[in-house]
Amino acid sequence: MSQIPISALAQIADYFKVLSELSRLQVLCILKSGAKNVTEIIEETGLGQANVSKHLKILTQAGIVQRQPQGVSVYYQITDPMIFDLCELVCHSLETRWQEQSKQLEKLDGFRRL
Amino acid sequence: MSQIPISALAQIADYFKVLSELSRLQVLCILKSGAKNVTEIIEETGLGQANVSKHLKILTQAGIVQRQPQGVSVYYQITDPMIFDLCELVCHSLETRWQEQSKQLEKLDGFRRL
DNA sequence: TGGCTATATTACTATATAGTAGTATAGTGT
DNA sequence: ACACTATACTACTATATAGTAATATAGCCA
Repeated sequence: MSQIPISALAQIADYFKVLSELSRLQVLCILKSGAKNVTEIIEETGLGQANVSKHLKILTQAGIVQRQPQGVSVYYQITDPMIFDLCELVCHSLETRWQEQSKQLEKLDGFRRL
Repeated sequence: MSQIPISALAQIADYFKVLSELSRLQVLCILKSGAKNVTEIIEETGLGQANVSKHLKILTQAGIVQRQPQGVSVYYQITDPMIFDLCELVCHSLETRWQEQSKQLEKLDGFRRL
């Protein structure tokens, strides 16, 4: 059926799953400007400590961020900036769709005013 | 904090969520070669009918595929081929990571044999 | 050692959703 | 209208996971 083996597809799905949660995308956005420690991430996102820690673990296991203990605190940084390309592609697609939908609405509105 | 508004980020997360299920990626792969009706999709994926129908609805609502009734059957086709770019980016990233991991394993193996 | 701070883990609850069986709906030919 | 087929929907179960409170761990300093 498909050329791509099901196992590869499953890995791709898992990768998308990691990126499919708002909290994790927030964390990634914050890390975009450089490495941050957990406390900083907590402050900037407003998320709970345990929750941030859990998301960071998931992002680390996915190879998207990297963990760097530094004294008593732990810094995290992006290892795979490709994710921002992904986000931009999606963003662009969403914008396009949004524009088309508003065009459709205008058409409907035109009919209504006949 | 982040330049990107939280609502935009949430929409991006939702988009990734649609792509984060193996069954839906399977359906998309099958549609890559052209429009297919539901029966064909069921046969090629081996998924249940109700399940396929549900996934197609989700993909349609996300604007990733398009619904085209044709007589008694309904054809679906990709509207947003960008998803395959997304998959390729992820695939490439996974391959890179895989290679690095096997390098690490070799190193470990080297130590073991000292 | 003891106390302090930063991070991680555990146990739990609440919610979301994949899959499925059964049912409903819509087109098509008789 | 009736039977038949293709697709969609509903109700349900089972599973996964986001968030949280409490606890554990690890580094640092007095």
